[in-house]
Amino acid sequence: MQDDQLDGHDRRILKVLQRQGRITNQELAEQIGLSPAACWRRVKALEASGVIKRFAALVDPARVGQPLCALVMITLRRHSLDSTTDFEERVTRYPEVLQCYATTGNADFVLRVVIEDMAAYDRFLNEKLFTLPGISQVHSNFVLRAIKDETAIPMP
Amino acid sequence: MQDDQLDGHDRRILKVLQRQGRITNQELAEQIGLSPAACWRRVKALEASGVIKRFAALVDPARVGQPLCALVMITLRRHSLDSTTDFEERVTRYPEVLQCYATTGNADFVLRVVIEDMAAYDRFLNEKLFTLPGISQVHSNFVLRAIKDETAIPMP
DNA sequence: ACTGAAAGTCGTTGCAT
DNA sequence: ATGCAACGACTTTCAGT
Repeated sequence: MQDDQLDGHDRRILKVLQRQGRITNQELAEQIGLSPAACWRRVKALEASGVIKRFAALVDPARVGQPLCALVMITLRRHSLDSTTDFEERVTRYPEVLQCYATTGNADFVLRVVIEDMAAYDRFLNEKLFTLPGISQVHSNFVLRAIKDETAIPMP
Repeated sequence: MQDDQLDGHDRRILKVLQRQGRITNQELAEQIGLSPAACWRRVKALEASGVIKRFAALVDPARVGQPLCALVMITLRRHSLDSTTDFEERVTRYPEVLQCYATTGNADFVLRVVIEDMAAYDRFLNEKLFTLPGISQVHSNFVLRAIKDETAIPMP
């Protein structure tokens, strides 16, 4: 749904805001070469149209007691619409599941789970993931190290 | 490196700021039941200590012309320290690679790539990924749909 | 759609507790 | 580590181009 055209000003605004979400409107306006009022209206329009989904503080997981991260490949038993939507609804509610993608390839879904330690991951599997309907295979790959962890979409 | 203790106030601040990164300090202070000055000092301390890595605008990839997403599983040929660090340094510089993790399991690295279309992905593989030293296997799994895409770390 | 200025709100600091 | 108070800076709106 790429209805609205973004011009160079919008793209530069997004480029800056993706890295400095709390920059003042004045400073942003200066950097992109627009008056504060014009810049402010563009930012509001980008928010209202959903190009900017929201603003967020990015937190270091290890520093808040969640140093363990796993990529979980999941295959469903039969691909009925019911079990799939049920799976998706429940997975969405688990706060330790930060990302969940339906993918091509061997797995039906790939999850990124951020959690306290192995004991907590064991509980996550037994009490949450394994209770989901229609699960066939679960492969847990643990993250040894994050080489890169970025949220900024590249701007053309 | 979890040196500093976070109390309930800090955790509540982080909980709110992860969802509303641009909330005013006054409103935040109200929500967590602290004076604006005390709240402000805590936020600054969380930023300075690195618990908050940064603030960011979260942008919808499809709305800025990058609707394609792939999870790429990569195996290196020999696991010499040289080729590994070289691989990591170069992958970090590619803006279309948003995430790169070293993992346990079959793959050595898992990448999340956000890109314009298949032609651009083809170029990414040939001009960037395949030119990296020591690559043995590359498995591209395309994201059919994002069921969940969250940045907020769960707060205990 | 932009600029410039006006009015209102907020961030930020210093001081006292 | 907290609250209060004051100043300066910023956001936000509106009239005019």
